[in-house]
Amino acid sequence: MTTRLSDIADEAGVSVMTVSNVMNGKRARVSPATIERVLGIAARLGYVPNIPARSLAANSSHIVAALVPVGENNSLLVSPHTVAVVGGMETHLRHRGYHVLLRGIEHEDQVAQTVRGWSLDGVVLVEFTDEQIDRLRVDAVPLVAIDSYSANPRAIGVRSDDHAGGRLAGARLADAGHRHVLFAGPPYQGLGVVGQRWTGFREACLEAGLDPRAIEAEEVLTLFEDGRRLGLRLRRDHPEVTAVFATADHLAVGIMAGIVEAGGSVPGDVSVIGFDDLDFARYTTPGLTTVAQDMAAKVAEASRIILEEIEPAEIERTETEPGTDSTKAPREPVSLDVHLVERGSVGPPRG
Amino acid sequence: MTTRLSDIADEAGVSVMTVSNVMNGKRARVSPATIERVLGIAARLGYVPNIPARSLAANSSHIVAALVPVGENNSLLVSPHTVAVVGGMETHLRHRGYHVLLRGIEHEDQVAQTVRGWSLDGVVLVEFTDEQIDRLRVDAVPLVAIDSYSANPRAIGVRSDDHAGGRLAGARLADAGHRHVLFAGPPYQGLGVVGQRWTGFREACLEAGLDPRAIEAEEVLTLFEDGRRLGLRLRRDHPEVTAVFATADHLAVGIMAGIVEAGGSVPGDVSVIGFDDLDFARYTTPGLTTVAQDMAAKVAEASRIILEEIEPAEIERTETEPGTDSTKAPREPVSLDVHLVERGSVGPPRG
DNA sequence: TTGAAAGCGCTAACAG
DNA sequence: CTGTTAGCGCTTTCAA
Repeated sequence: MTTRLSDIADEAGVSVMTVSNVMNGKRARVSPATIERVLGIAARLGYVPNIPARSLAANSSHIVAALVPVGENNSLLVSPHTVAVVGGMETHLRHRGYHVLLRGIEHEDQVAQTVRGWSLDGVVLVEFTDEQIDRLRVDAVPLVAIDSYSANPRAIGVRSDDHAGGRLAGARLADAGHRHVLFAGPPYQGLGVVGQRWTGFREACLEAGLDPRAIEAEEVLTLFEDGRRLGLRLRRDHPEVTAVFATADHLAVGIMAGIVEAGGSVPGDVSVIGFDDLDFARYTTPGLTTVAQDMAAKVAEASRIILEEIEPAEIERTETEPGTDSTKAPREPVSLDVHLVERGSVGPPRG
Repeated sequence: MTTRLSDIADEAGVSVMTVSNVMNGKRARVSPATIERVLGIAARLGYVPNIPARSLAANSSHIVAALVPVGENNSLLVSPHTVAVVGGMETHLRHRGYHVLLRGIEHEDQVAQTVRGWSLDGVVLVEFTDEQIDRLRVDAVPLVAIDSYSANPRAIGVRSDDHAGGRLAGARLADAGHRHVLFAGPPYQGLGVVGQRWTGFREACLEAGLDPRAIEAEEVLTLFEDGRRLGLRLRRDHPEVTAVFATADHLAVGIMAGIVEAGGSVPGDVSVIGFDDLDFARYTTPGLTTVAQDMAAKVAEASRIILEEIEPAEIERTETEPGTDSTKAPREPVSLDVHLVERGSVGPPRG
């Protein structure tokens, strides 16, 4: 029914190994004539390699898993962010002969278990917290962590330059003349994504001469509704504030909606600046001024790194210095540029 | 290093098969005492099953693939739609012990190849056209096609009731008093998703007494920019039209933006109604009135069907009538309810 | 440049 | 309830 290597081998009058070598592009080991003949027969018979068999024998699967922690309801967060990462990974990896397994992680141990059970060739961690990544103990497989600032040397971080993004936001608001501002973002520990944005924001505000006490912060989740509620109570809880920096566009748009709903106007009464530059940032009125991060570049970079770690460039290694330390230095994390997109939600302070 | 069934078997003093049976929940075949012992040892040794080995031996992988056609640039479309489907599948299937492989399809033959090569247990087709699905020849594995109206009996369609959705939109506009309307959607053939919406829309308009010549249609792609351009030239190209039904929220929001940019107002000059109810539909001003489809329900249904086809309910089959035709009837496609979400982009006609 | 042997870790099918 | 036998289809290793 289904064609195997041995069927091709029989018909070509060669051994299974020769066919295997041809199929895997190890053609240096096979004569051109044989290659041609084998390839012809394979095509005619409609040969499709059996992936599990290959994975079992080779102890390597050509699979890279996209691992995402599951929330309380045990379901994957399908944020626009995750989406872009997983979809982009599939594209990049497919072109190099790799496949993407999408898997929700319920318990941290499942990361290592998945690696072993599937003979994974690589792992990309999406939406893991730095604390979770710190705790991971996974060897023998390249690990890329999106948006991570974890110190775990085994997990290569790929993220936007969140600190610079925070600075951009702070500088923009200060430039516009604001002297009393609010940072709105999710609770965080340490200097992860949110911490980076906060310190960058604060730094830029201080440099612009704002009073430290006039740089407030609110912990809120990053959904539209969370923002809306903050917007509604903004005047009451933060009467002095004339501008808000929200760490996510969803949040920012919610804040704008809440402000308007409460009878205020954006940017007339309060300016709002977001982070991400999601598609809908241009659909609102006014359009959302926001710090844009390049998701496509982030995924491309993550994919590039994973592939490079899996298949280290076959460099013509000229005699390495004898005695050279052969343990390769751990790869540096990558921070991608961000930029400000001006749309209209930031204006001069009221009054 | 890594624990195998035989390690556990050795330590427990039983055969590998017994351990295998325990691990696979076929516990009816094993004594409680043995089960307990085996499970204890497995836990202590940190046993993790080898998925490729299992797939190879059993000729079944516990993998369901989410297959998505790739566009011209060879990259996956990561529409909010695809996202919801793939993320939701992962959640539902994980809870039943299945895994999700995400794969872009460059050529139709790859569908069958992927099924064979991976020993897939099931396939969910996302964003395939009905024509593509018609042509597929894949046996021996359950196939669910999201948003398909294809006649291919092997592909079980799961979609929203697009015809009813079109009717809702048409009736809403007619109710509001509109007598000259425009349908905006992508080019389509036959009675696929867009065709259903169009016929439903037209039907409702006609029933409400609109002149057939006053029900216009425009073929446009469904991105924001496409909509914006249509909005900009709406007054010139369709001077009589007072209301637009767009087959996608992105498109609808773009149309609103274009209208406003051209100096008009929504719904003052032109009413707009969308389809999908994506998150940003509430972020615009005015909010977008739209036909909501329940993506979560769609995915849940698709997952339920796939699982049911893979593991037909172990029904206590009481003696089936002798002579009964044993070929089970092909499963009926599923159409899910839609409803109208009123937000403010539809009002009475101008003048 | 090619091939033979051995086995990856697991399960189906039966026998006891 | 438990064990034995035989592979699944491929690659690794080593020999020719």
